[in-house]
Amino acid sequence: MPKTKPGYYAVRKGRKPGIYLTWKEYESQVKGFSDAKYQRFSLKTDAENFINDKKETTNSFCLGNGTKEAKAGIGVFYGDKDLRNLSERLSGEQQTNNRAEIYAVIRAIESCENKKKSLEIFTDSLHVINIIREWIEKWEKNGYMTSNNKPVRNQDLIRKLKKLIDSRIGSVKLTHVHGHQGNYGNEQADKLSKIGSFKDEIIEKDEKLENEISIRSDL
Amino acid sequence: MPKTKPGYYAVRKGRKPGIYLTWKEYESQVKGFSDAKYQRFSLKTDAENFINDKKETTNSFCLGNGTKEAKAGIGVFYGDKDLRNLSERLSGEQQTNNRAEIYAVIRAIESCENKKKSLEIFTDSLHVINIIREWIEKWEKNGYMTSNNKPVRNQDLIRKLKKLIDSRIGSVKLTHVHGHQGNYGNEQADKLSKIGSFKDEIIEKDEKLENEISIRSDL
RNA sequence: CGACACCCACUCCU
DNA sequence: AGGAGTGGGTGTCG
Repeated sequence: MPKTKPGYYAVRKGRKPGIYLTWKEYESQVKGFSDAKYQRFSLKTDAENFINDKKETTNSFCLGNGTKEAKAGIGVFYGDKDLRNLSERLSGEQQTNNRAEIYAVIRAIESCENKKKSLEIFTDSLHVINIIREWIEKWEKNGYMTSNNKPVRNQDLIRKLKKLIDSRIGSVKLTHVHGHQGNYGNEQADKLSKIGSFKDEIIEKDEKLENEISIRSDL
Repeated sequence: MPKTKPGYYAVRKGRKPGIYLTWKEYESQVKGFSDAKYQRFSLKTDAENFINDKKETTNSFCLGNGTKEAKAGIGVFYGDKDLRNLSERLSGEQQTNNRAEIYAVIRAIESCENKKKSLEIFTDSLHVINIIREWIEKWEKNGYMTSNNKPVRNQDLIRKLKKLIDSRIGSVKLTHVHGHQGNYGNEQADKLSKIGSFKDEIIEKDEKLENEISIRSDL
């Protein structure tokens, strides 16, 4: 509840600039951390701030570089003061920008439980858009091989994304927005993704269990 | 002579990053443009900067893609502050990477007028190296046919290159270097080739004349 | 099928 | 000033 500096809310100490939100931004956008280590202040959750079912737009971003110690996170932004906004850490060994971009879209879709609703998801990753709009069709036929005759990367996430889209009754439209062009949703989702990258890894229980004991397979 | 921005020299306006050299690089490597349209500033040519006859190493590169509007250029790099460095536009209709790679080696050899001198030319094109080291021998016998029984492409340049090598007294050694592995000469020649690709096409008078009126044939 | 190169696009970073 | 993550394509030969 208290602010560290007037107008600023530090998510975690000892970080570079750019990973801070103003208190107002934080209050309005972050859904609340479940991990105690990073939840330095709890989020005021006014019931009246919950906005249900308006036209849904989402956006995704990731932080993390091409190095060994990369930490990727994803952000999903519905709108200011919208409690559906997400901010999560990417799981798994491979922490890359593209994995995060794909995963962000997955979480965006999952975050809308009403399968009849049509979604429009904004992303700055033409990579993700091309996967869905063009490449995946060929890959489903040729066993996920690139034109270079190498296995497509991040197949696990791509297949999951495909299933997710197919499982919906409403349409899922992906729209490209340019990064760093002053797009508001894009910028906000970027902040959320940075917060997400600080959180500890989320272990995907289903996958783990499926690998260790092939018992569970509830979709 | 004047710099557009401190530390930078714009070869041509309205281009993406990557086709700019720092002023220092430009000053030390480019031999000077002959085409007025691109010669925005003249090069200071200190006589004392001329380095004559040290062990000669060269390198070639090209810019241009596999499309209709491709523009290929070649670069030959002897060393920093070496006025023998070249930066030229590829001539002719077919602007392809491989034509440029071959032509770059041709210009590299031509640029050394002392025929007794042994040359070592570095190129990242295994294609060119294979042509000279392996394939050309067979082609001279079978009339330049590929194993697919189709005419070898870029025969004009390949034959010219062969003649050039044979005409020399000193040896011509081709050595492969991997691109994008931090090889200095390779990177510098790459920059030169990009500059070259902006220049207007050089019409090869000899070839034109030989095609239109079969009169001239002075080698 | 293999090899080398050339490019195009978007993003992520340092 | 630099690199990595990812896909699509062509130029050329064996």
